[in-house]
Amino acid sequence: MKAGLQELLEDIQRVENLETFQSATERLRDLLGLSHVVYHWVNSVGERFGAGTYSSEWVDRYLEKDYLRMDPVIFGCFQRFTPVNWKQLDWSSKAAKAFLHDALAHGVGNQGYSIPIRGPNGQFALFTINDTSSDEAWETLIAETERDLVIIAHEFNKRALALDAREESAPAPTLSPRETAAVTHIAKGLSRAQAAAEMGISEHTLRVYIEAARHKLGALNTTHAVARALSNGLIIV
Amino acid sequence: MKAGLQELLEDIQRVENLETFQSATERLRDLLGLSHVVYHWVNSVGERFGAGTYSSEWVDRYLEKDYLRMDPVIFGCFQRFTPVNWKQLDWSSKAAKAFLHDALAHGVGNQGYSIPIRGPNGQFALFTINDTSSDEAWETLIAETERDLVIIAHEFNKRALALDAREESAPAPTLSPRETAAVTHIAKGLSRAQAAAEMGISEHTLRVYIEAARHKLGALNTTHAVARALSNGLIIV
DNA sequence: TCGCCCCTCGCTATTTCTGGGGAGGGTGAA
DNA sequence: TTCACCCTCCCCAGAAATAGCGAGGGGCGA
Repeated sequence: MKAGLQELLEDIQRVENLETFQSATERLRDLLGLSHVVYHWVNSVGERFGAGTYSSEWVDRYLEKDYLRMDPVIFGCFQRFTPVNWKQLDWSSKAAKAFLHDALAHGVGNQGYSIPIRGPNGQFALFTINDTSSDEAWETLIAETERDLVIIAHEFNKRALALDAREESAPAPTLSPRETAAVTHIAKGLSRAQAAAEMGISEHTLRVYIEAARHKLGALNTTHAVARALSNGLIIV
Repeated sequence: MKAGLQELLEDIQRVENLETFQSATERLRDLLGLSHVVYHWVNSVGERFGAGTYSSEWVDRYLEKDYLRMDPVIFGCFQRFTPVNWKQLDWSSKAAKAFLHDALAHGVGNQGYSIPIRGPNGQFALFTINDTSSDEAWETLIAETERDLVIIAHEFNKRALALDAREESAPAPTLSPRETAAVTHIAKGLSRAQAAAEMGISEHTLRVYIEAARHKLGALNTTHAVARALSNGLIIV
């Protein structure tokens, strides 16, 4: 592992806000000798955050032009699990070519490598490094640092999730065993009567469980309760 | 990185089926000198697979007793992103204690470390190492191999996803934008009427979307459709 | 052009769920 | 022991979802 990296990884776990996140990306960029390092994520509530070394002009332009919807990096990474070299992506569409041209004009390097990461509840993040170099030099660099990058990306995401969790401050309700079973059966598509039969209890009793679960979860109706239970990992279908 | 590990990682990418997956876990177990190594995953269609070194008696018993629903390891990992030491988990419930007792009686070691991994479309996997040892020895081992384990887990998952993608005759249902929006609103607890109002369409139209989504997802009712859409990562509440 | 899928709207009858209200006994922790 | 929570069962009326039928216009790729 590269010198100084270990220390940076530990500092990442002490990050408290977007500004310090940003300075971590800057340190990493300098450490690896790259043009850019960017960490960008969408939390479970759908809010987007970004910390990185792109110029503010480029970030503004990206948002203004809604490039998020045509960026092949986003597109490609959302569908896969493994890290991706930008050269592997599909840049054939007209929109993609225009986007690339604009990106290069705003200081983005021609080479990139992005690592998609997924957390609970649909959390999604992208860790990207970017530079200007030849294909050969880039591939050598990637081969050398690939594994470190995966570790770094994970450290970033771990911290981002921790910060998210702290803000949400949801007390995370727990369901009783019978409530869990009842909600699970309903989530599997059984009707109340079927679920009750499955559990060997009366439909009335089953209803009490579902109602109790609904109240605990703060759900508006049964379907909502199932959705929340699933999102919170309280049940597994 | 431990000697022989590099070679094993490369071999993982040549795995072709469950049997060779299994032998990879056995090699890893021997390499690290552990009691067990298990890789278990749920693909985007909800099918479960497992490859590991647990005795077949234990695997059978696990399935028979439906331990999946009370296993604190599954529960804990489903709710988090970062690797977890089994000792950190909540073993206080009665069911958890009974499960632990049974597990120990079937050759499962007292120490465990599990890495949750999430892929596209709600894919979820768990990479676990297990051994019998003291808390101190275990923590030392984890500290030493933590990063290698993350890499290994990723290599396993990369291959599992590749194999899934190849086999998957199930065309992985996709929802149209309006269907997605409709299902999302229902998942948030809105009634049909409210969801329709939110989308600015008639309730009848909304119903058509929900029905279409239900059929695509092979769901028995609306709640089931919501559960499947969530599990497959098609919607985010 | 044809076919497929998407988007939009309508009707009816039946089944199911929802939201209140009760009651009693069991268990585990403070 | 008390208190809180869990498990079980019951009634009812109104609201909502379901299953089935129908219609038409638009877009996109073969």
